[in-house]
Amino acid sequence: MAPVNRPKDKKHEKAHERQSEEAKSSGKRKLDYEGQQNVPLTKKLLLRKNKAQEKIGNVSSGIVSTLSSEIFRDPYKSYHSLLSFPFDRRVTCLEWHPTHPSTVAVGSKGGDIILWDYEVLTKTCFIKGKGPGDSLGGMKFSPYESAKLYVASGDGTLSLQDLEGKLVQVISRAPDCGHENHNVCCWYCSVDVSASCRAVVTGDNLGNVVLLSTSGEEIWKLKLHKKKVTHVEFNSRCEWLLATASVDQTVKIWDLRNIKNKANFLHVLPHDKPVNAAYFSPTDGAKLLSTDQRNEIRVYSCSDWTKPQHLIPHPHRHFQHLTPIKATWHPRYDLIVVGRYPDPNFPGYTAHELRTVDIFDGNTGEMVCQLYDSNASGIISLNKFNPMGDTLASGMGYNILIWSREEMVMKKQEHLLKAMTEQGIGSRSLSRRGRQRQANPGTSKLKAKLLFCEVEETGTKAKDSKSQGRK
DNA sequence: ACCGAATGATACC
DNA sequence: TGGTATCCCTTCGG
Repeated sequence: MAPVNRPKDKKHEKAHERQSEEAKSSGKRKLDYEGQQNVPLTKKLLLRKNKAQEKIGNVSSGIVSTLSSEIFRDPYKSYHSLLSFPFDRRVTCLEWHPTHPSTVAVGSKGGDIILWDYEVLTKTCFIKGKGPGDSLGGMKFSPYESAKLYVASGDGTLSLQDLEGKLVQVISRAPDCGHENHNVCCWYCSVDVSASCRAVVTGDNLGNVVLLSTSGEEIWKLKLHKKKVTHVEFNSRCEWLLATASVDQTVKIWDLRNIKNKANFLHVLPHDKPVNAAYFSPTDGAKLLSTDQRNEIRVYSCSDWTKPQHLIPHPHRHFQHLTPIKATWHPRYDLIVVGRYPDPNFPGYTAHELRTVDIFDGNTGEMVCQLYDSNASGIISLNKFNPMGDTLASGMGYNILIWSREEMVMKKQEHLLKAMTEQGIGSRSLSRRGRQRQANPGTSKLKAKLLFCEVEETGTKAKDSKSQGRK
């Protein structure tokens, strides 16, 4: 996917003019377009980044700052999130290390990969990409060697990247198109690896799905979708079950033992918009979570693929220059995390709606809570809990955010909800609009107490990170 | 403070 | 079926 010369977006220019005109006439600033209070965050962070880099020497990434965060419904609570700013392009994919609890791998639109242990600054590993066109669509740690990553790139390659030796083994290469202004018209967009099948699946931007051995021999290549395959995934509990998601507005479920053509899927799950992702639930592999390109999150159950078990309305519309928003599962509970992109056309939209990280209960479809960090006001496209489920990593523009104590917050919140239900205290102060300070003094005292405990539990950790960031 | 670049999806010929 | 104009309307860096 090399850069292509495209006509100028005249409408864009017009829109700019229009906005400037409106800004002049109404006395409003352009950035108030969606009612966001757009703090010039990046500038501040940049300054801090430069300072941090001066102090830590020539390290390509660093902990920029320790930010205080808040959960909306818990105005009395604050905890910390870490932020890293390692790339010169957007974050496009994110994977937790399978065994190391504080290490994430993050890929960018320029092909850069960072392996970041946010607790030990010196353990950062940075692999420079090829720049424009080397956009990383997906990454997956090898189930055999955790120092190796399967990487699907916009340059048309699927490779096995050694993070220690930094060697790369190209496993598959999409055909060269031979055009003048770019080299590939076809590139891989997603990967998954099955340990039990010793197989790798990948999907490309034209609708092809390729099954390979882990060393790269092609087993088959079939056009299973009409358009880009945004996601491919093996089921963790059933080794022959495969899910594919596509911008052709479908998710398809396949029996790997019997794939012949695009029509012999086990199930089709039609959507109203292109689909960004479709993840099987890690708890039992029996549910499937899909995110479309506008306003739906769906939860399907394997007991009935004909209709979603829950259809959760949620604003996360597609935009060209935004990494597609993907909802993911918590590894241990049926919880769903997803970044919110407030949409004036979404029912219930309010002018001051924030770009939160929303957490839903996968069994009821109800929102459980929202995360927000006033120092990180961008749209958070990617969210993934670590395998232990106690930390959340997010991709926001060029940044990586790490939210700590997440699981404890959730656990405590569960207890809290239970306690509140038992006491007959309405727990619906946890509704989306509950951003107004909540009313029940009894509840808030309880919350404050619980939350205080959490701060105590992990206080040391937070302090450590802080001091590292400021070293 | 302002502007250009990057470049996904689709409608339409 | 392929080329291109239009729309969606963010974020960074100069």
